[in-house]
Amino acid sequence: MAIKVFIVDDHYMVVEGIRSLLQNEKNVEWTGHAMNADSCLAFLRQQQPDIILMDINLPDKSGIDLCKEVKEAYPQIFIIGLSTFNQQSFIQKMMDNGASGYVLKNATQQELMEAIEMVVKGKTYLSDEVSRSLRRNEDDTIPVLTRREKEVLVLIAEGMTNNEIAEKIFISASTVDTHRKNLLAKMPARNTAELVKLAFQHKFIKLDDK
Amino acid sequence: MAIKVFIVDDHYMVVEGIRSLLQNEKNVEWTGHAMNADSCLAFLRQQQPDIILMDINLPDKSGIDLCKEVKEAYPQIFIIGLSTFNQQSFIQKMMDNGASGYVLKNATQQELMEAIEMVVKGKTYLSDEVSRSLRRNEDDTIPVLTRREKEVLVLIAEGMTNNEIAEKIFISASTVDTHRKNLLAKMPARNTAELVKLAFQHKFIKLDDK
DNA sequence: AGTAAAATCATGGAAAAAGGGGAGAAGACC
DNA sequence: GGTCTTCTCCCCTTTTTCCATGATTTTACT
Repeated sequence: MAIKVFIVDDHYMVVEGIRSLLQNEKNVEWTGHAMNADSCLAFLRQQQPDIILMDINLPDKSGIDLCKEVKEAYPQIFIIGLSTFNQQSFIQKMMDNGASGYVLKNATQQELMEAIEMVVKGKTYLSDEVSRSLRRNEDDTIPVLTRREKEVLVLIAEGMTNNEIAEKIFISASTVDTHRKNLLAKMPARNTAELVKLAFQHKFIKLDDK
Repeated sequence: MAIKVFIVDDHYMVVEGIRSLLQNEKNVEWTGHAMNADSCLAFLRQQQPDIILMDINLPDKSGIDLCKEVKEAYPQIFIIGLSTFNQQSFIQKMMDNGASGYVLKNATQQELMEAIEMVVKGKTYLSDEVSRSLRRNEDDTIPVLTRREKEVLVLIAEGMTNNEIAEKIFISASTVDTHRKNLLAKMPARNTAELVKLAFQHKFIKLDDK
């Protein structure tokens, strides 16, 4: 029985690459691909693969969120995260949301097959490179920010002062200051500059195509 | 006469994808690929393709720098930038360094072929999406920072104060302050927070796999 | 040798953030 | 009912940044 594999990635070239890597594997069945989260969910309502290879960055929502939704609705499907970046914060978030593995886009055919075969057995697969960098800074966990804190954080990065933020979201400047202090403590950062840097590194602010 | 195409990309899946997209094109000849800048340059000493598809992010040096080097040594080779991100700053830097086109990794086979055929004639190709986003903010050019300014910028993002930076790089705090002011004026940012944000967006600070 | 850009240093004052503390209200959870 | 988290608000002091302005030395290029 071939393993049914589905891909969610908005990069046509990557989808083609994976298809080409997997087409000669006889115990793998290519069931299709989606370019965004919505059409992935639509596909799953029709049929369910054994494994989904899921990009972290999707146009409509992050793979991290999609991973959670898929796992809630279809717990039997195993998900392997797919990304260009070997970044601890992504990987951790992805695994926290139920992914069973994480493969970089520079993985070889062999690595990809190892991952698929291992994950389908219910085990966890992390490529050497990934697990090494996870161990390297295993203390570096992602801080948990509240709704309001995230909101204030992005406004800070926009260059707004406490007073401006206060006016914008209709709270007093003191409250903004409190949120700011909590952010500095949680991240943890020594000042605004480092706070913004960490916000980028932990993906609280996106480096998108604006 | 088939167009000789060479790829420089460290993502195996992308290389495979492009190979698969081009293999049925009879007026395109696949001459090989390199996974980093060094082996690309080594290849070029042996033979020269007509076109290089070049990823922006390479492990040893940025595609932006590689583009410049290749164009200096082999001006007859046309280079098409390749990236996941539709980001104005990358694109501009790449074109400034002699690239003839820019294609996103979500491009279709058709778009890729259009790009190759157009560029080989000496014209410039930018995908619709890219040129649209270039026009959208054509005023938004990348600031030119001096060596010292870049140096101070990354230290600021590390969370260091003027005094700390001054001690670290053996100049007075006043000088650091001057650099800081020039940075704020050049970027342009209203304060440190926005400065760090723009530093990320313009790739003066890298969001890499630390 | 001459010029332009970059790097260096400074003063003084206004604005904002950092760091310390305390405290009440609303909701979720057990 | 009690506990926890979140969100809200305030006071005070110190540190740091922001802004304006001006100036000298070093380096790079023609």
